[in-house]
Amino acid sequence: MATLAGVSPGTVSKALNGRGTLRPETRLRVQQAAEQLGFVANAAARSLHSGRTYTVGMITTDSIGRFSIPLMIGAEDALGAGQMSVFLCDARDDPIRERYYVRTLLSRKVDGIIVTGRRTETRAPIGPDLPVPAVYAFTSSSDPQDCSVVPDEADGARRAVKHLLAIGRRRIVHVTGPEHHHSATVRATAAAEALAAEGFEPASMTLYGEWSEAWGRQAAGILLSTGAGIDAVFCGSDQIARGMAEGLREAGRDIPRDVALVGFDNWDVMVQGCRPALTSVDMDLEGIGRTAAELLLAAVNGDPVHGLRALPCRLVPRASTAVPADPGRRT
Amino acid sequence: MATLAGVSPGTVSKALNGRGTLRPETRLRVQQAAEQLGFVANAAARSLHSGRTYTVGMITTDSIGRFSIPLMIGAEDALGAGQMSVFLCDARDDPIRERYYVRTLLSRKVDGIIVTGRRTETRAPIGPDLPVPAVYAFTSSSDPQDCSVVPDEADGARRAVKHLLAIGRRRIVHVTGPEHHHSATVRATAAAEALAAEGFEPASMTLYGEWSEAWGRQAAGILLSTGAGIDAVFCGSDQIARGMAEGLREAGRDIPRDVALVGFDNWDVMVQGCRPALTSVDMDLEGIGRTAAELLLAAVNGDPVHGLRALPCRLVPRASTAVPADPGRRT
DNA sequence: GAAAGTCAGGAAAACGATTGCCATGACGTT
DNA sequence: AACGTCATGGCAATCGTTTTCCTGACTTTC
Repeated sequence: MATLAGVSPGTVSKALNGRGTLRPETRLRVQQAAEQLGFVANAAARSLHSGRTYTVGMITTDSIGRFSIPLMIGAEDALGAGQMSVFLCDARDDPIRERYYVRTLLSRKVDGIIVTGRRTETRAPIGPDLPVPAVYAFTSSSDPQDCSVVPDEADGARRAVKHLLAIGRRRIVHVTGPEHHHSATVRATAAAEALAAEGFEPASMTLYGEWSEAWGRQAAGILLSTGAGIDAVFCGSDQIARGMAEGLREAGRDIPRDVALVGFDNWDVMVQGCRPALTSVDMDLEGIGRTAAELLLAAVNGDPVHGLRALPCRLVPRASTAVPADPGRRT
Repeated sequence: MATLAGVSPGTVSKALNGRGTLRPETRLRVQQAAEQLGFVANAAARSLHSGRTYTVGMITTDSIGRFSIPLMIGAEDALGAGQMSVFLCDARDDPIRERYYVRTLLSRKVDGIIVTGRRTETRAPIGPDLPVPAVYAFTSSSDPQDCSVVPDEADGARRAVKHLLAIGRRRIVHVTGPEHHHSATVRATAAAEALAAEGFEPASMTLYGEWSEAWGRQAAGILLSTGAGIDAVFCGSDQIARGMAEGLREAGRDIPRDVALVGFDNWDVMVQGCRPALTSVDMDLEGIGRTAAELLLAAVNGDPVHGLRALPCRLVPRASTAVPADPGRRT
């Protein structure tokens, strides 16, 4: 490279990076030679000198899934714009594998690490005394000094309930996943509190089950048989909501006229496949990924942020809540 | 590091890498010091000397989606076992962005590049005269000299048809996505040929539409209204099949007794959410990703493989084809 | 016409690990 | 006792780039 342009390596560096004082002519000659050879500076050599690699590691604790992907897209978005590359590591919920990946990432001298997962639950930090900053996205670290970015699931549940109240529904039930699941209890509690705050009681106890369509259908049967006179169901996931929609429809209930329905996750195939199209709570996973990446960059640049940051959810209204029961209280 | 163990840097290297002739005692001392300091060799410095980075780039031409992820998991699996790390790049179908990513990957001196996408269609090579090997997974390169690993979609379609014939169905229809979509036509053609090969005619023309549940429901209506006396439907995707199942069920048809149903993709949420559970064709995306990674490693190690490699599909039977119409010809 | 000042670009050290070669010292052998 | 041999581990070059310092040539000015 240096020989083709007839200059020294040092001059090549200056020419391509816009440093030093060079004749415009020389600079151009070097640039053209680089172009011709398809020359790109060796990142390893560069980082050896600068101490920065412009690289971050991304560890998913769980097999890359529906939640992790939008997070990654968001993060890659925020980082890619800043010329950084992402090392993808799938730790598969295996602590050994995770430690191994952390080691690898550290040996590659990543500038920082983003930790994501499938659950919003708190998890143990990826390691004590890391030489680089780490940010937890979607999951949060059990160390309050760590930086975590999570969805405000309680906020999402409140939005769902308020939306149902706003369209005039009063007899609202919450059907969700297993009681031992963090998200299920957080959402259920927030939903109950939101109802209570407006002076209403839940139409029945929260129904805990699984995160599946089958449970949604089953729960529909339970609700119909108890004759509770439900006029709205807030489901803990879009899959449950979809099963619920099927169960209610097959029992002759009209959605949203007889029963309004709100899901959670705003998962495209579910909300679109549902009949009618499903109103749902969106956790803005891309936004969480983006925010996490931005906070990581800030930490890398010397402005670390500590503690938990909960991002608000967004309610996406669709046909399943489109007709107000009480014409006097339109949305 | 060297000072803690009281030896020279060269000796540290020898001790940790098992090279040179050292006293076992010295080796141990160095290893313990490394352990104590959490010392891991700087990968950049190492690769500078060795010329290898033990890193591969992975470019998805399309936003990371349902197809790309299993591919990545498979690839990461095959590579991770060999101590390699993966750079994830999402080119979002933007050629400019893609070229930029290729440049970045080359500057990072990746040992090789895997190119994946959402469609099985042929695409232009990521670049001429790459200094490192590239393997195309799921998509294929238009240059026949390039190495591509794709699912054998025709094989999948044949398996679906043969399965339906094996359970005694004779009046089979194919309902699939848009006619301009490569996968749709390949699968449709193969299905028709498989039928013809066994001496049967399709019960009606292939119905082209969209890759959606709504189209599946609509197609069910079309089939029922034409009164074609269908006894099986092979759908080009699980989403179409699920819509079809709903449409048929609501018209009073029993699946699989009246009409057997086969989908394509074996997408868990769809095949499980479908009632009854959907028999589907699995393209073994993880296997494709794994194979691609293995071929890439082979190329990196000097054994390049050229040309297209099509991996067979797998039929996963479930309830939607569980009851043979003709007791005499059980599966 | 000579001293001072400018400017372009080369020389070399540094980054951190690897590795071939060499120096040192402890033995054994004659 | 002198020499040879082997084990051990240090030295220094190397990888490719950046960056600091410095030199040499040219211009300017009195």
